[in-house]
Amino acid sequence: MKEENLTCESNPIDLKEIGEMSIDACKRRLAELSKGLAHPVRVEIVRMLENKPLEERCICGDIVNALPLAQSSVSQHLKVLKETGWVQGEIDGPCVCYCTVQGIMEYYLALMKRALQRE
Amino acid sequence: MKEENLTCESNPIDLKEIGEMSIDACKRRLAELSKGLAHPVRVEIVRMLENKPLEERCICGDIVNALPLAQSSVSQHLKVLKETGWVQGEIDGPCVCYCTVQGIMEYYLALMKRALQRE
DNA sequence: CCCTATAATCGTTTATCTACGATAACCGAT
DNA sequence: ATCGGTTATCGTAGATAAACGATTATAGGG
Repeated sequence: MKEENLTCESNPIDLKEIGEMSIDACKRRLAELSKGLAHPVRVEIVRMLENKPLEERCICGDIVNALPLAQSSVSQHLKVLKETGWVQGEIDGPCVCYCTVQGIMEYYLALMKRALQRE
Repeated sequence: MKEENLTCESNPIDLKEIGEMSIDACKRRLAELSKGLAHPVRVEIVRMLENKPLEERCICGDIVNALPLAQSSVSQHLKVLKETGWVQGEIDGPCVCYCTVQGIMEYYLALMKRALQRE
């Protein structure tokens, strides 16, 4: 009876870790996350996921259907978003439920502040 | 006597234009700007320029010297930053004075809000 | 156990990125 | 007109990205 523990609420990101990172690490992390957003399709995927209410699961198939790309291409973009840290996926039987990492927008903004801004 | 009109204060970006863009255009613009930041060296360049006081010109040569890359590689990165809209350069005799586009950080943040955020 | 549906991975092609050295363009000064 | 210093562009090589169809892996239902 695990049907109700595929939350998309696991692994919230820790904002505090930014303060403990070296500036250099900040710059690398910022570049990495930026690469995640560096394609319109990936922006659209993040948008879709951010606009889902938390309890409403977003199935991979729905994402594929919403986009004018082949399933394999969408899967590739999801992989990039996972690798760069924007998104996580949880397996639910034959499907995979994707959601954005909780707090990732705030994390990205905080990174920008620390890595770029006039001090 | 044009020596004092190479301000880096020209062409401040218009925040209002975001509201008038289609969502699709927002997503494309966000992806484009994100691509600008998608490399640690370019993050470092934007950081350098953002940390300069406005009246202090930042000469291309200084940027080259501050980085462990060949002059041509730095020039390439500067080109990407110009094309994606982060940076502008003004010619000053034999040198080029680079600076970030005024208000570009706020513009980027506003774009993210409009293109990504839960509405 | 097999069948179906779902999503990831493989293999390939084409395009873009990243870095470099070499060369070209430009300007100011001699 | 030429020379030096500065920056952009060219040409190239290797790596990475983006797209697709085909295949594989996995889980649930019959």
